[in-house]
Amino acid sequence: MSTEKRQILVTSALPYANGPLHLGHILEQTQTDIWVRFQRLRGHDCYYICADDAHGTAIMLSAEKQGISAQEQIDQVRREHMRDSTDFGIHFDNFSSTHSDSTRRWTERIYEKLRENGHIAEREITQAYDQEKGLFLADRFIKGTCRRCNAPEQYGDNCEVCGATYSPLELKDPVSVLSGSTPVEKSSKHFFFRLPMFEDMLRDWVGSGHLQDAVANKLGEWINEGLQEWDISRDAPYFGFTIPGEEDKYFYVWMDAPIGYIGSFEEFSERAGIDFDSFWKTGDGTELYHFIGKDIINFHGLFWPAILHSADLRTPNGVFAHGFLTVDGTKMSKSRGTFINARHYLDHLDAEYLRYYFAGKLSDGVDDIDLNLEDFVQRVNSDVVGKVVNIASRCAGFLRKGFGNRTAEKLAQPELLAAMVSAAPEIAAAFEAREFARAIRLIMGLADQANVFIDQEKPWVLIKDPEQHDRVQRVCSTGLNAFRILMIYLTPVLPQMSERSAAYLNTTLSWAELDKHLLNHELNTFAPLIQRIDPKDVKRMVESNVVGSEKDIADQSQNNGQKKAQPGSSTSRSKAEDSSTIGIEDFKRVELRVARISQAETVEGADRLLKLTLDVGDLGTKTVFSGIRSAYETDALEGRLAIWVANLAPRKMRFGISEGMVLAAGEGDSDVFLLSVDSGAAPGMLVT
RNA sequence: GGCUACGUAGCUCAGCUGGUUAGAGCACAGCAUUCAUAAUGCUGGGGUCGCUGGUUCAAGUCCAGCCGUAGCUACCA
Repeated sequence: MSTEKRQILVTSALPYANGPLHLGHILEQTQTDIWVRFQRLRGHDCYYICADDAHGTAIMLSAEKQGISAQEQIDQVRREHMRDSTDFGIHFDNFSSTHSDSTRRWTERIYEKLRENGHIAEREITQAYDQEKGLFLADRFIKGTCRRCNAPEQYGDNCEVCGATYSPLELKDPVSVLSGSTPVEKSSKHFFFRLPMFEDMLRDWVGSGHLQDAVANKLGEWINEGLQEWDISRDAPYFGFTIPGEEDKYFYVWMDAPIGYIGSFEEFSERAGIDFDSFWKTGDGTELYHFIGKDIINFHGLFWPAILHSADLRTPNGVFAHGFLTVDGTKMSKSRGTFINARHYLDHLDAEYLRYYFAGKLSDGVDDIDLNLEDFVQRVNSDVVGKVVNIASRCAGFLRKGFGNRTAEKLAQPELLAAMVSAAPEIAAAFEAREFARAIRLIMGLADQANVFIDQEKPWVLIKDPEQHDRVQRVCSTGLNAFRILMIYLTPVLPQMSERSAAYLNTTLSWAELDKHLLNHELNTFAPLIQRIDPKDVKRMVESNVVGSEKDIADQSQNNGQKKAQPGSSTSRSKAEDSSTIGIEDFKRVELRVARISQAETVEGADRLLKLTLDVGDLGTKTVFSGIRSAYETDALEGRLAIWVANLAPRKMRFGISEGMVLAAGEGDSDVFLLSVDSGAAPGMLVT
């Protein structure tokens, strides 16, 4: 069973130090932790490294809002993150922060190397700037009136009302969210990582088995669309590392975030006396894996390998992406109480329930994982308590009462245990391949066998016959040894229950000793190893978590500007909020107006688009791009009236900003029919 | 619109490179049992494998189109 001892370094994505961990983070850390514990159980050296991602404008601003320093904020959040993870049984070898000396040194070192290699470009770019705050504004910090649909209070680079996208400075009456002042355009020097130079290298890397197929396909597609240079700098004020040799320039948070893996590992390697170079420089004899959410595969699958490659560092052996967490089939929602923070869960339920449930659902794919709360209760209670613990529970009493808590010298049915041990390679392969659900299925199949065995032997009948006394001991000892094997298999998933089981069995649980059955062995007194889930606790957890109303759902997306979405969060609204009918209030939100098409032009380079200039009376003129070229000649349009959606957010298109839309019926292509208004209507008139 | 995935019993999911009457767990019904944290065992009902075509001696499994879902993306608005 013993093979060569592997040297493995594993990471989870770095949680952002701007808020508490939620169950989406826990899903990822649980997946990673199970894999790491499995490797250790098998005798390999496996190190699990993580850190808080502590930089960026969002953190700077949130600290400011709380009236504390950024350092204080990230220290505080880091303590909370560590405590939450620990309480979920996540065992990090080091949990650092990207705002550390190690990460700073490595960021600078890597940057210097990229420069030397000619992989850094410098360019002036123009951005929105808040003069009052003295701050360049990321898209989400600007709001204004959508130019296309005139919807007020639209943030960033897209309109929630009409879905238009645009440059923030193209908003009407733009204001800085931070100060309320009007942003101006200002140019500044930025540094870019010249990703396109790595096209061949990345094509190679992506295609050579380091990624799941679906992820590799997706990245291949991005590569084919053409890689863009990546802006890795930000202007002061910013919370982060300054760029060497520059005044008031900082590394963009996503530049140093993955370098945090290196920095955190360096801290650990120095403390533990482990050879750093073999893990990051040469990669000789060591393996490196990143567990991430599917939302950040571009950073880990493109930028990161390219940067490592340029910096003469080793690239990962694998980047493993998982899907998002949904609760009861939909995105986590605050209004339904299903946006569950890690701590809130722990206040009501045992961490190991969730570890087991996640394990039972995780595969090597990128599918979303649904936490179905009803299924959760049933599954955990019936598998963990009803099947596995039950085996120990139903044998323990006999051994205690009749045999002084001592197991027999011989087994009643050695073949049962032999069969259970022989499943080890298959179970190990499933864990290794991150097919945890498969591993769980196999293990539960074995638990069923053990229960069938006890049912067939009927120790509660045998015990009544003095001549069968010894047999009872042998039967129950066989049962308990079956339980022991199951708990070895489940150790990566249920570390605490495994420990309690080991204490009861008065032994240690190790994979290498799967077939070392406990014979003529003294046990401790059995105590319940885990309580069943009380559905009322789940109900209480959800009910006490319902906060606010619908508007909170959007809050999930508010933090995504600087950082990409965290697992489980998303910018899109839940489908469950949709319904097939709407109220009059909903309808009234759409502002329809009469417009006269004063000009219609074809657009150079666009096959399906016409550029329409609309006269909308007092509102002036608007430009709308409309996909009706195949159905209308420009001459036929000029002068006619149409219905225009006024409060649709402006949308940035390749050929300019489209302000609103003109209503038409039909299936598309030549089957398009503009809506018109009876004569007498005037441009600008409201449609009600 | 394009792309990447996904769509199998009420629920959660298995079904590898196509091959006997499509599986598991939970839930449900009946029976057995009472050692066990109302746990366990046996039996059973329940699926036209999203839809429609196609390839093949043979398709849940391959191909095409469509529908639905998620995400990315665009000359959708």
